[in-house]
Amino acid sequence: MKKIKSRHAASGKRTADIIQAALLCFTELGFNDTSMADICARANASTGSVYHHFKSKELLAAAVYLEGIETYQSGLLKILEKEKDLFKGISSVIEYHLKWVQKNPDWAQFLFQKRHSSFLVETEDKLLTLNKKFKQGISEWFKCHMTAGTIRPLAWDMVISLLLGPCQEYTKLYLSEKAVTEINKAVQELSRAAWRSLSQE
Amino acid sequence: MKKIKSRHAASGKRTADIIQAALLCFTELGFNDTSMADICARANASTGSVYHHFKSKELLAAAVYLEGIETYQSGLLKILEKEKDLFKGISSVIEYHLKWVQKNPDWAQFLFQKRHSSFLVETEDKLLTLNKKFKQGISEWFKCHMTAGTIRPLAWDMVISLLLGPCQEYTKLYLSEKAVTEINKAVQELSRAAWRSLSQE
Amino acid sequence: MKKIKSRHAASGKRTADIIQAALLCFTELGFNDTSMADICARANASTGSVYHHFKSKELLAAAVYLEGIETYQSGLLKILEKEKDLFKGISSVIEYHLKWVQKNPDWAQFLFQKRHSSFLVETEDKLLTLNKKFKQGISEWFKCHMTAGTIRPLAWDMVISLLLGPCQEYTKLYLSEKAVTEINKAVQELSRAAWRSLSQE
Amino acid sequence: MKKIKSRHAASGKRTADIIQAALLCFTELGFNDTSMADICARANASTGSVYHHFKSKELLAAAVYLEGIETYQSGLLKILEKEKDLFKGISSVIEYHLKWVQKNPDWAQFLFQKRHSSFLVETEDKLLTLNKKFKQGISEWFKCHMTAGTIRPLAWDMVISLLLGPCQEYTKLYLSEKAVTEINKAVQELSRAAWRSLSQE
DNA sequence: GATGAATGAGCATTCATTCAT
DNA sequence: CATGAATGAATGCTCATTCAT
Repeated sequence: MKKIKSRHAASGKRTADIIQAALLCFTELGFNDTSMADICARANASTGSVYHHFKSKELLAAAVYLEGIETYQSGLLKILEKEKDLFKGISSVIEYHLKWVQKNPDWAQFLFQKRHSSFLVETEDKLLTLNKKFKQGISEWFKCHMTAGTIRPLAWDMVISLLLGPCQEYTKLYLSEKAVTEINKAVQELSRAAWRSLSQE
Repeated sequence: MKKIKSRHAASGKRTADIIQAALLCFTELGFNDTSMADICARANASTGSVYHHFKSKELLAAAVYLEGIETYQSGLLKILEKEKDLFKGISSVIEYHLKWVQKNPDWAQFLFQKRHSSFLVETEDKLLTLNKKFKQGISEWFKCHMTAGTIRPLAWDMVISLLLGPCQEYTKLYLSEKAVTEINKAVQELSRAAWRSLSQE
Repeated sequence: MKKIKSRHAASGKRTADIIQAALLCFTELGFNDTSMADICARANASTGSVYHHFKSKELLAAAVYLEGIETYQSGLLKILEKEKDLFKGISSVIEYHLKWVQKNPDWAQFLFQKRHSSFLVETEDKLLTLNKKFKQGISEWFKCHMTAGTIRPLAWDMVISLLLGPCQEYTKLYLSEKAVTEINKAVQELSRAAWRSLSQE
Repeated sequence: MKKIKSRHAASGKRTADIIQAALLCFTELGFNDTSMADICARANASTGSVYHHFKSKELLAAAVYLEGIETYQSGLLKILEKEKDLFKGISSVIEYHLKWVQKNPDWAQFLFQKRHSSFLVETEDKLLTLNKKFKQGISEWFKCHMTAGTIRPLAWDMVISLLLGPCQEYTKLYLSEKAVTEINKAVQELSRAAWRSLSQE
């Protein structure tokens, strides 16, 4: 009986196991200090098997990254779509981010704390598509509030810096266990800050 | 890129050349993807010579890091000491940060954009001393304003997130040439935001 | 490239396709630099399918070799049988060789230009039989002319060197596209040379 | 005290040892079936040391090839320069070739019996220069005899085929220990043949 | 017969580091 | 202080082959 090919290139239990193993290794040791042997061992797979599913270490890392970023971004956009109120939108995003980090510390570590330039060739179609969609989703949401005059008329880079910059900084401290403020308190404080930073008055 | 004069014992032209070469290599390729051979070539020095000045690759990287972080931090603290006014203090810090990044893009890339866990063993005395001094300097400056009630009573992690988080995010975009807002404008906007984020009303 | 019909037991379209694919790969890349995956891809067959028809890479290569060498040798011997005249016999052989190379450049490349020691274990029965028959066919044809005194009394190695050595050298140049003399001219010249080399006066 | 750099890139005892070891390995096992580990072991050198002297396996093989071909060709040309008589020239070349093979069976095996396409990128300057010089040396020697009418007016490919083709074929049999005619006899016979093949009458 | 996932030994190459000169 | 040859462990990756479906 022929197997039905899944829409995604990399599916199947083995594939998932390898991605999971790779994530843990990358998170613990970093991309460079993780050897394929480490991943093989953690995934209980042979060298050949891993290479059968992923052509190279870089492509494996890219697959891990894509899986994570897609999950994170699509969740965030879904939240935003549902919320029309300005302040509640902003604080929902911040809450989503921090709770996601709390629930997925490994993914968060990998996605937000590491440099990926080496294995993420930006020409990678999927990533470009994802980022474009994400950027557009956020931009559009804010655009109407800007024209309405409730949000300061700022370029994309300022919006992202004011909205997510403090979150990212807190996340960094949180993941390295240096944070002292607990997450719920942080959500409130960072939401208030983002609101006051972005709003016209 | 401007050279930063070293005040360390291990000085001399050769030493400085090697640090410069290492900085450029690390910035371009990252710590892991830079080989000692790369650094030797860029510094016009032989393998033996580099190892004569620095016991290992990690210690060389640490030296580079320390030289940069010391310069950056001491400059920032000096600014803060002179400034007693709250709003002007906050905006001076932000201006200092962004202008420093603008003037020292290589150092900024190395200090702020890369992970250093691998070569910066936190037991490194000098680094601990530096960070402690920096943290104290900032904490003390804000403490009096908090007790005065003009600044929200926040823990260290919130202060740093609200004060420097947006800066770091903007810096990341700036260094990867994705920023569209020019630096002077960013200084104003981020200062206003930090102020509104931190102030009690 | 003309296909050569196989007379072997192990026939069938799939078998033939695989041999064809293997021939092309070996010719282009050489035995060692051809992977079974290359052959599979070229034959539009799965790994398992190829291994179903040929037990190993070496045996596949041997099959390719045998199919080619049998076709070449039997054709040459047939020519020789029909021709009793000395000079015409010699020139027919040379003409046959060069024309065969011209018509079957891939086979020629594979049979005459590559080393086969690695996969042709000489104990291979079929090959031994073929070579023995070939050697005998040629030897017998020349023997009577030697005893008649028209051909110099030479050992087998000299006969083959004088008869086919220039052909092989020209073939090598021809296949690497360095030859400048066209084939018909080469037939004449090499025939004359072989004749003058072998004849008693 | 500084070492005086030799004119050739690859000199020194270590370099020579490695080339010697590589030659033996390549001859015995062929280029592809020789691992760098084999060469290291045979040269009593570490992996790193071999790579310090030769950037890659291919470049090492090229160095071996160049060293051999240069020795062989320059020796042959020297013979030719001294000899003005036609028949003696031809037979000197053939004698030189066969005696050289006899004295340097390893080099002969490597230079004449193996394919080198994989590691000899033809753009290699040194090889091009050598081959050009060799071709010119032989061409010029024959040219005057052709215009004098004693040698048939043939293109380069025919000359080389008639002159060296039988030699190469005999060499192949000799090196695989299938030859039955001893070398001195072969020199006579192949000289006579080359002479009768090339001469106008 | 056909498929392709899985295996694991083997290989070329890199690179931080040492040390004799 | 400077040089560069030497070391050898470690790594990413290949590939012939097997086998369950």
